[in-house]
Amino acid sequence: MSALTNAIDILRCFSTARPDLSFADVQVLTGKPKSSTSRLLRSLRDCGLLEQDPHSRRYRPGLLTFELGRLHRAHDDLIATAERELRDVCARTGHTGYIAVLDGYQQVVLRIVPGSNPLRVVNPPGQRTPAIITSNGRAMLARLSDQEIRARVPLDYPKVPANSPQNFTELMARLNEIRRTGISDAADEAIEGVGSQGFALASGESGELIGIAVSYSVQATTEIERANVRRELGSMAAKLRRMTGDPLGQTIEQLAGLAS
Amino acid sequence: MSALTNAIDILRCFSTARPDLSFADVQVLTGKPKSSTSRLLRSLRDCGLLEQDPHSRRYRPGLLTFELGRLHRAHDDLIATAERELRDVCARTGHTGYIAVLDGYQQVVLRIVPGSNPLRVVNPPGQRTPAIITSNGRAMLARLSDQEIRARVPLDYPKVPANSPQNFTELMARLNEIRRTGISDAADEAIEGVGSQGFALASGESGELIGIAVSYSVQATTEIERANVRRELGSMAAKLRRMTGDPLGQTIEQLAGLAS
DNA sequence: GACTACGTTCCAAAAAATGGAACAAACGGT
DNA sequence: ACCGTTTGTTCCATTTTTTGGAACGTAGTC
Repeated sequence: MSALTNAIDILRCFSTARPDLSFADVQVLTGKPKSSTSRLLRSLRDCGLLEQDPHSRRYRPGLLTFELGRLHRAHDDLIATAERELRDVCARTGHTGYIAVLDGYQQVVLRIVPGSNPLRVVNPPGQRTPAIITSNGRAMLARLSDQEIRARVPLDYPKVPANSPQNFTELMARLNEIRRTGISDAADEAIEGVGSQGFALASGESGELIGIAVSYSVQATTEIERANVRRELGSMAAKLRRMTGDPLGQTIEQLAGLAS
Repeated sequence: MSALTNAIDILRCFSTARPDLSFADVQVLTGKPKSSTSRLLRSLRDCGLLEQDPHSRRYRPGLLTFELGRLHRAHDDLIATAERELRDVCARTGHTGYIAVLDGYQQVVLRIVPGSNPLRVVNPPGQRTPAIITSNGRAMLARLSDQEIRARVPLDYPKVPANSPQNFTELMARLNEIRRTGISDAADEAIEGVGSQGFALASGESGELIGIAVSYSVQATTEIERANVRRELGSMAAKLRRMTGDPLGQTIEQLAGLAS
């Protein structure tokens, strides 16, 4: 196990739920001996990846992570294009929009477009969620080959909310449905009372894959309103697919050849 | 030299000016042998700190940097971040700090950080002052476009203290000086016997603009002491600008046009 | 088909990480 | 003030990576 891996393991202990950690927290979460934890934390602090509160002595992500994070926007074209369209849809429908990418079998929120409705923002950028329990997560999975999906979903199928696919067979049934219609939906899954609809968008050039979704309160929307969201998403998807050269027929692996 | 240091050295090669790099770029910038560069880049890519464009094979900061960056407290909010830094500077220099925002051609005090020196707080939060007669007021104005400045300053140029710019031409001369140096100063203007130095800080994300200043008694400080304040402000400005992603080159209108 | 820019893999030497144990410092209860 | 506990740091012999020169691939080009 390389020094880098250990460093990353520590960095991965931080999350929106746990934005700062004590020495002991890190030791428990990584399961490493005290001496190793001590040395690693000092290295990370010295190089700017972590900072330490002088008073509480707790660690949190450092200035360097912030600076590097800002650079990730660089590969923006696809995302910026999608975000512009999503803003229009959110303005018209009043709902909240999300753009996310797939990482393993989780999705990570990249952008959020707050809606005008009282439904509060609950998934800040950087938030991770299992892709199998969200609409755009499943939409992205649906764009992978069956083989690739099988490789990403843990062998020990995770425990999921009642409305989500309960096993691999149910998951594949829903993904096939998405492949057929092009649009994915979810209700009462990741968050109680929240529904969403989404689709996946691939870039013909780079092979990047992103998920775009609109979420709303299930109670506060009518069937008619949700049908309207579906229409909006459908035409946004069509427009974006033309703009980005999305080769709908192909799986992402065929496109990229090298996906990580 | 640890593995971590090498990794950081590579990550530091990326910047807004160079958001993606080829293998050769990295090799030149780090001055490392090809073999080391090759192995390091692969490690960084495998652990998510870098991504590689499948087509161009160029590297760019990866999803992990994005996630970690979101956890840095600079995202809390601009004013809280600035206030934390300002407290440090006030503690070291003993002078009083102010944070203000621009409203029309006036500035409004938002926060005060009392110093330890006998000079008493004179501008309580909420206090309005014409921006053209304070150091951070002028610093904020200097970040606007010339056109925007003209629109904010009343056509009938107000009556101001003797040390303040007496007309629009003098004002622009001082603003251009601030644009050049990044730091603004004032003495015997809004308040007799009180001097201050300040700068403006913009958020790259939200386009917000705030002014940060330190004020002191002109009689009770030496030239050396004031030079020290200037140094303190300079390094605080540099640090905050990195933390907030302040795009110094752009005017605020350019920013806001993109953001909102 | 040779030439070249661009990368990757190999391997023995060199450097760094590891983790158990001793050590140190801060805290809490009595 | 005393003792036990929690929390971290430092030491050091052993193990594991890392290192970088050189050999080895792989396109693209003339």
